[in-house]
Amino acid sequence: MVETSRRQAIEDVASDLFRERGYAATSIRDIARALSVQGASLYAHVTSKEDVLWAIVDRAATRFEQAADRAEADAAARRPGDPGEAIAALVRAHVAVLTADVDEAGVFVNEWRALGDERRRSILERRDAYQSRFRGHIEHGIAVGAFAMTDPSIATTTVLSAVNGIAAWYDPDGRLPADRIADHLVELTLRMLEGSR
Amino acid sequence: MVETSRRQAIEDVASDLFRERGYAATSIRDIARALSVQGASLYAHVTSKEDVLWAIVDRAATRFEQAADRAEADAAARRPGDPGEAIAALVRAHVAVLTADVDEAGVFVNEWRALGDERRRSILERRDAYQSRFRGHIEHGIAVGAFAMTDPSIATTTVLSAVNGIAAWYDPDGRLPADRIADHLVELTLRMLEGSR
DNA sequence: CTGCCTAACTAACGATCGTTAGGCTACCAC
DNA sequence: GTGGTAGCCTAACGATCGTTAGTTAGGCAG
Repeated sequence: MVETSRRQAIEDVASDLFRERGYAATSIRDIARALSVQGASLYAHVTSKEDVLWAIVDRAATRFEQAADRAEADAAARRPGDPGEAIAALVRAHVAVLTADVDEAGVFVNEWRALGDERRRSILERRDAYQSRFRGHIEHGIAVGAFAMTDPSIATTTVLSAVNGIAAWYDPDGRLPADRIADHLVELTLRMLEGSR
Repeated sequence: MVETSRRQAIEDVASDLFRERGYAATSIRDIARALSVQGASLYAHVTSKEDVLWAIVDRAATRFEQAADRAEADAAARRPGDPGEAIAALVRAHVAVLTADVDEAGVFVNEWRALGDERRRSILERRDAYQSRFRGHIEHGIAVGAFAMTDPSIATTTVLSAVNGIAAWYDPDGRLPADRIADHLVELTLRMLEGSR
């Protein structure tokens, strides 16, 4: 990924470090060192450390939201009202965003707590809205008998925890390409929801 | 929980704060303030900040290991060689430890990265060994046809991610007692592994 | 040649960090 | 009462934190 702008290069490096050590444990001077530059020099491109975190988290959130938009539209076009199709599309989209930029997505998943009050609240709302998409299809699936009876809230957080777990181990150069991983997660998720025992 | 010793009180407060804000974002003086004491006073009971983290992480790790020991022994006594029984027992034990002290367990799950090199490596080994117990039963289950065919590594990390996700939302005073949550997780996990689609 | 823009620099600010040193007070055993 | 010990205090250390200020070097446009 060629650095299109200096600002972007800073956010890329910051994503990497925030993901690896966490926001609080990463100093401005750490980010600068990775760019072979003095710490104070970053403030020509950035207004504060939290601003960098916010830029990363906000962009990642937008990616997840837009991917979910497309996924829901596609699923509705293919098999309208089919909860399994909708969940499969959402999971596949989620894994795609997660694996397209593990650092950025990993920061979104783990470091949003470090944001200030206002921004943290804002992200929390968007997370809730995002979760609600999954829960909506799960509840619908239970209602029409496509999914086995369960507590929809627990099923929702379990699905999302399972999928987000990928961020902890995914390696772009590892065994299994991203879409193979998505296949497995879709399979496991649908079994979990549909499964009759 | 009555403070049996001063050292224990420090670790309890530290578990709470480390879990809420993270290790790096929590200062010694934050912990002291929660105990209505000066920061420097803690060093009468503690040799370093990292020592406190280590005590919490080590204890939590031991709890998970011992609970898994008992779970595997019980499962083997009840239904020897039954992979479903073994996984159910492991999941139930894991949820029990997680919910018995969410702060401590949450720190173990999320903050072990903050440990120094040596201790981090040590915990990583124990985590791997712990994961291997799950993977062993999953592989066995696939081999004997009890579980549906899948990638055992992905299935293992997915199960553990799903279960660890509880630490992010569990509230001891919330709806649903801990063992109900365990019931749901066992159900979802077994569906995921056994489910035929 | 001049002037602006980008990107970096050095130096320093006040705050906070983890930690050490040394002293004080209250209680309990003998 | 004497000695020990558990628990806390104040004061301070050197390091590092996020951030501001003012300056310098290079390249491109007029």
